Amino acid sequence: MPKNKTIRVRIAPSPTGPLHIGTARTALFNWLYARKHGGSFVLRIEDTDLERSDPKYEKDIIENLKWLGIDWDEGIEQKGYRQSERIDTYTTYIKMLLKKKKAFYCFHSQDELEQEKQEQFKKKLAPRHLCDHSENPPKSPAEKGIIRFRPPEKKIQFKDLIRGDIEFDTALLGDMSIARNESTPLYNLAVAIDDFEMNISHVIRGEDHISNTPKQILIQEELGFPRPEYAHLPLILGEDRSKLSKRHGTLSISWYQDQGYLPEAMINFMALLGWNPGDERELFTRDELINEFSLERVQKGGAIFNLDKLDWINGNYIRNMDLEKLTERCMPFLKDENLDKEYVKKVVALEQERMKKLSEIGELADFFFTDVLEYDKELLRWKDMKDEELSEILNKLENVLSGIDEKDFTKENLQKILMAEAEKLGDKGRLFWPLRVALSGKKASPDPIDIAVVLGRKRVLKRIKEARNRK
RNA sequence: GGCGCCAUCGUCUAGCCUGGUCCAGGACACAAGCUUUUCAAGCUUGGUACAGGGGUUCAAAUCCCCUUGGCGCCA
Repeated sequence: MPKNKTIRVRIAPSPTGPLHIGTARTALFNWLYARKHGGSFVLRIEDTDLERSDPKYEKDIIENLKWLGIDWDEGIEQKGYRQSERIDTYTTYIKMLLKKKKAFYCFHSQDELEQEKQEQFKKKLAPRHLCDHSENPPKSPAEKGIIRFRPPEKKIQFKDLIRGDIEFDTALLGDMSIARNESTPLYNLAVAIDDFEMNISHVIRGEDHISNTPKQILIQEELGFPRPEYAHLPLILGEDRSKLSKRHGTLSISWYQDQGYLPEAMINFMALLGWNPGDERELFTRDELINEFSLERVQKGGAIFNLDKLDWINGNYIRNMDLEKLTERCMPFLKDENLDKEYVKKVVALEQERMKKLSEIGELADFFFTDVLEYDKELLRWKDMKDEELSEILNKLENVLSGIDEKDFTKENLQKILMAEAEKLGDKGRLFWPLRVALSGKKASPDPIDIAVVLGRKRVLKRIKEARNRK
């Protein structure tokens, strides 16, 4: 770790879509790195693409980053962290390059460029534009020009903190486009300028940027900027092993939030996508992650993210969560807003170990919140139980339970009394199964006694009666 | 097409740098069993992987080369 150097990392999402899981993972790794080394994490917004950028997406990005608990030390709260607010800076550099004849206008049309490319394709050459307008601009250009930069021919080497040495031949790049006009830089130029101006020490980003790195280095060298350290993270892949993109559907962080995944589970899961501590632990608190994280232990190969594992991690977090907190977080997932929190808490306690996501509480525990149960009467039957026996059992349940006072309707009491009855029947399911179904209307539920206690004497008796009437 | 990156169970991965302890370990998922009034949880058990081919070496998942494949970048 460079001791004398202040560590400053950044992410620069573009607000052309909601916060994407890949971007969030990159943000996480940057954040972990900064937090671990006492550095700063900078949030910059890459909104030069005015047509596709939308403030609503910027909002989504900010909110979801906050939801995940990834906080930044510098960012858009201050001026100058949106590219759109930095036009003057870019203009200065672009004009300077133009003036020094390091950059020039190219007036070739899209068609001409395409044609050049096709020919190179045929000849199996590297696709690159070699512009002759550098020295001889046309008298009256047909189209508006684009600003290009001709790199010196050399080999660019850089050390990737994850992959080791990487080398590129700049001759293969051609005359690279760096700006649309004097005030609109293209990606590679903007990044080089911003990273310099913001004093970024470590650029930690997705693997898809490896090929952009030499271009940025070239620009840095031209402009006399120091070179930051680079680390390229493996990509998060879709089921088909291709790069995750909008078309892969469920990848915005807000989707996970809506599904009832916990931010701590998301953090844990994303950290494990491309990183591991080297031993067999899988569950980490935020602080553990910060302590343990290191770029040396980041994988090189891309990772397909699979929901099953996330579900498992999320289930773990739910099970280990404080009941009070869990209840709090479940509330938004219950349709009814005027629920008694104490009551919900009791329900959540029963469903806690069954939930994989918060959103499941509604479906799992719906019978606690309605008086109308819908189930097939056949469901009441335990194994090959006859009709007569079933009515007998339901009658017995009604008799026994109605004989218990409201104040004695406790778990201990019910347990004692119902167990005794059940044991008389030999197979306890003969008593408990019909009771479960009568109370929950489901074949899978928490212990019927627990349900009974939460429901209370009155509702329990009502439900048993209803069950009896179904016959 | 050029260039670049990558390659261990279905998936996430340990091991690779510093060859032997690896006929490859863990986790998820799956299957079976235990527990049991259902489900879940928990516990136990099981199956499945070093892409292929050449080297180097007494010895290679580990080092080198090639091939193949995947992915990415390039308008």
